[in-house]
Amino acid sequence: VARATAPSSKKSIDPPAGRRRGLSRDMLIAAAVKLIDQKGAEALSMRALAQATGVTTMALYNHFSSKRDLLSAVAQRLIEETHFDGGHADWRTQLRHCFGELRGLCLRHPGLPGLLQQEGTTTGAAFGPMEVTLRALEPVGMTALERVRVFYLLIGFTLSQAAYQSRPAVGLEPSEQIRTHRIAGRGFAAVERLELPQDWDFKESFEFGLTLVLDGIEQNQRRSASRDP
Amino acid sequence: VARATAPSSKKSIDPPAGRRRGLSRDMLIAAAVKLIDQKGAEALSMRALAQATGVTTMALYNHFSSKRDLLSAVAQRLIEETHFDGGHADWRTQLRHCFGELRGLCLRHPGLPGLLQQEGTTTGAAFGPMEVTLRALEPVGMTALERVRVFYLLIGFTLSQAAYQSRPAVGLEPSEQIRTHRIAGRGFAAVERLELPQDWDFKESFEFGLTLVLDGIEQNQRRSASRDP
DNA sequence: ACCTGAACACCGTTCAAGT
DNA sequence: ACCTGAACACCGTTCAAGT
Repeated sequence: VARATAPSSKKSIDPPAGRRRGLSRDMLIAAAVKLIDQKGAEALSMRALAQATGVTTMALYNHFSSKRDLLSAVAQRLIEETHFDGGHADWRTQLRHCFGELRGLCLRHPGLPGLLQQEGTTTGAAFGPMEVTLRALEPVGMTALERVRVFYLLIGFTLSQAAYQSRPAVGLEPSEQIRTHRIAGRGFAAVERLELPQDWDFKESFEFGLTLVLDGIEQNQRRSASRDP
Repeated sequence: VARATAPSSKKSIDPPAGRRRGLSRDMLIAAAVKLIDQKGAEALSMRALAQATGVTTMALYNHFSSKRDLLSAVAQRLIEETHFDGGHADWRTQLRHCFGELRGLCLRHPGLPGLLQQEGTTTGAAFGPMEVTLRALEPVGMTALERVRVFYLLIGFTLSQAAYQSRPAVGLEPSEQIRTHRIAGRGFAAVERLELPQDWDFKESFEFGLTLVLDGIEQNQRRSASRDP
């Protein structure tokens, strides 16, 4: 099965050749992003993208092997455009920056969390934030495996928070959701007792969760430092 | 828009009436769960469910107002069947039990994380684990809002880990995913340097992340205790 | 109150044919 | 190498009609 990535130049002669090599793929990805941002991820069909770019549906299959391939390229593109490395010396600040950037990207492109969660795209597309995380945690005294695990924890958390905030169809923020559903609730005393603010502060929720995780990492660091001094 | 929840008995006379009130809905949910477990969530269509239950597609719409309504009922059902309260006095043990149960449920029903992530279902369906979390954290010295935030952190983490483990279409575990994709990677030195184990230990990854979060909560507790003694 | 049949407006993808 | 047109095998949902 031919993975339609960069069109592999078989002839080594005449590489630039004057032709707009790959330009079409770039254009299509850009058009797909635009469509997703404007009308939501579920509005992106092969037919809709074809129409938006003035071409037949089947023409798209010369540039992407499947819709899944297209979506994964879209996710990859969005993440590649973002600078996750804030250059901060302190690992806490660096991680806050990295996943704050990811969160911002998700809010600017509300379809992105769903894309990354659904497709197995996450790993392949998310090397940017992964690299930053692994490097930031080097002085912390974790094994490489543990640092990868921290990465998966942070990206899972960030994506789920962002998805929750920008789910267009539902439109109910947590406070409202809980209030709406708990009426019928039976035996959920603590849930029913909850007094929630009028508006849900998504940013503060995110920062709070991030702080807990970073504190957990610091705790881990202290433990391993006291084990081997 | 009529939400097709429990068929609201308009006549207060003759409530039991001998008829199998709601049995059909229960049967359909059970059949949907079976279909999802056997063939994956994407194989569940209204037509397929109708065929599996020996009825016309349109008959389903007498019991569910839409496919979304059906899926949300499925998620709710699965979560209702689970006992998240382990009855542990120690809040750490209690939370470990609660989200360990949720993780187990997701592994037994691989379609569940996707269901909960996609639909805005999470809140409505997940009052069980929410209740346990809120109660477990009562002695920890957090505000109610903070405890809700911890809940969203933990459920987001748990679902994303479980989803990653049981994504059927992809089939590549993290070690393999990273190895596969990083070849083409440019400038991801730390990622390329990674030496990963042959098999990914999902359970240990989950436990590690959970520990970090619980440590973070404890840290938060210590801080608030030192603020007001 | 519940079920059916036909129809509408969509999907992703294959395949043979064009240039 | 790239694009087209027709077709296949699906979707969720509406609507009028049956009992």
